[in-house]
Amino acid sequence: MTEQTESEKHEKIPAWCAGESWCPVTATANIISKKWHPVIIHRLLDAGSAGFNELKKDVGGVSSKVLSESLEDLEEKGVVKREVISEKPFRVKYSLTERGEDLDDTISSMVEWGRDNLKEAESEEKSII
Amino acid sequence: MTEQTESEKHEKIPAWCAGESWCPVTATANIISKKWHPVIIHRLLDAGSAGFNELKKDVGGVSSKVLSESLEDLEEKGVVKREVISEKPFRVKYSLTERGEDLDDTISSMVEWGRDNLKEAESEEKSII
DNA sequence: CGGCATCCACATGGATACTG
DNA sequence: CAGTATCCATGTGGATGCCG
Repeated sequence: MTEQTESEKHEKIPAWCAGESWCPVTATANIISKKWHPVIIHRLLDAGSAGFNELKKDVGGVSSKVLSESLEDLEEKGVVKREVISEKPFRVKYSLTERGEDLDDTISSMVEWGRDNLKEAESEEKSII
Repeated sequence: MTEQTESEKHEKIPAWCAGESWCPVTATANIISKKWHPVIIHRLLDAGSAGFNELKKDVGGVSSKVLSESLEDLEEKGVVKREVISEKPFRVKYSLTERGEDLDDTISSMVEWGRDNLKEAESEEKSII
């Protein structure tokens, strides 16, 4: 790929991507483009923090395995923070890092967009067709 | 923060989700949670419109098959609009619908977040570890 | 140019059971 | 409570080739 002999138009690929092999959109997408990631982050933004099963309930419909994997993934990416708050009755607490909380804008706009467009889409869809 | 008596915590699941089986975050996530969707939308936001191969180049690294599937998917979801602008030299034009353009907030915040967090993350990552 | 058809590899995630 | 361990079904996407 990257054959730029033909047009210059493609040289432009907006400033933030120019010359670099990575792209903010793609990079961010890699983080939130997993089925449960956005919801998990959203729930944590809302609750502040939560235990494993608590979060599992809040998210709704996710299996232990997947939630576990997702949290681990988000932790690696510096978005989620995991703390063991008690050993005897073993308890952990998941919360967002600052970086994770900065995703508020993105998540919020997703919520907003969803509310504005998808909700009506469901009903419109049936009447339009 | 926001520590409640853990019992009433679960009943609440924010207003916009209460009692309903769907959730704006999840719904929106279903639309942008495919590998190339965010980038495609972003490129269209930036370029206004583009032909198939043009878009393919701008996106970068996507195969015809996947781009085709993605566009079809986004079209079904009312985010992307496809117009045949010429039959003889066969040409189409992809652009965003209004609904698609409304995703600007989301995509922009993703870009911003990516620039702020991921870029530095790459270099920090190495110095921190 | 703008795709679709195929094949195939691997990622993702659901169900279920079990553990410290 | 907070996960792991399996197994398996499906999703997702890359490579390649062909077609109108």
